Amino acid sequence: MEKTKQVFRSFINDKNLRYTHQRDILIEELSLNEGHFTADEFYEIIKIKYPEIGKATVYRTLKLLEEAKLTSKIEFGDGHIRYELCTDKEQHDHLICERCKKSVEVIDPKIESLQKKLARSYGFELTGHRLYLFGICEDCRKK
Amino acid sequence: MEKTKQVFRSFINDKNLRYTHQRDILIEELSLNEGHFTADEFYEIIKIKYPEIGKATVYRTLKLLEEAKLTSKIEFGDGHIRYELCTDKEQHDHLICERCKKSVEVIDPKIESLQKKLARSYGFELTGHRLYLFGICEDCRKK
DNA sequence: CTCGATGCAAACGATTTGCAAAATT
DNA sequence: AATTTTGCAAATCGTTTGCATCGAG
Repeated sequence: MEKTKQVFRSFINDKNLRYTHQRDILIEELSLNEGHFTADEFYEIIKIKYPEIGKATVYRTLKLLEEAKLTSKIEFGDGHIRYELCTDKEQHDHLICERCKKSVEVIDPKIESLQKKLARSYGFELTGHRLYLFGICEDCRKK
Repeated sequence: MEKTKQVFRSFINDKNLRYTHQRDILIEELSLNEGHFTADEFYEIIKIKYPEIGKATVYRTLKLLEEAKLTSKIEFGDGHIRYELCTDKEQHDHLICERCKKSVEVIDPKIESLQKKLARSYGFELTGHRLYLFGICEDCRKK
């Protein structure tokens, strides 16, 4: 968490921007609220604790964080971009229950290497991927 | 193409809805214009040939087609839902060039079966998936 | 002191809705 | 004839922008 903040600070410095009070609060809150939010959802959360922070600042800061590669985008199929903090853990995929919407982060190195191979066979140099697995979780199947 | 139309007709009948002139035109045009459109892009295409068809009708029809499972959604990372006609070909994934945005449809049965296995190991019964591979294509790398 | 950042409100683009008129069954 | 669907315009949602003011460096 602290590391994330430091990376953001250096990014801000490198670009000769300013490390403001609001930026500090927002990255702090993002670390606290692990999960996947749309910009608007995040603003709603922030508003409760810090009503003085404006919507535009939240949007602008999320954009900055994305530039700094501190967040990554996810899309769950409803046409809204969600953000998630990049921690130093490996890049993961998402397994989403279609009934209760709960999501699990998964990693499968075998799938990863097959993807790379597949892309190469089409002449592409792979730079990233996004995999969403949709299913029904155990709990929901029992009901 | 004709098959798609028939499936849509039955869907409409089953729900006691009406097979209108506009619905016929729209599914026809969707078959002609293979590719991936947002609702708005599709409306812009339609407008040229059929300026009398309203935007709302295009949106409503695309929603109907999705319910009928005749189209599937794709998300390329810009927060816009795109639609593509489901033909009877196998479900495929998308390989997208990050520079020129060209996209190739790919299938890898080995990846598919690994996905099913992975989901099961988390107690999920897999119902679908969406895989986007991002990379740089051969042409763009040469430049 | 300088310039970037902020908060607000207005603007924006994409999508949805309400409604009276038109079309399908 | 009954009821769904249509086209239009207005409304709405999420996001962006313009601008005067504020605050970091």
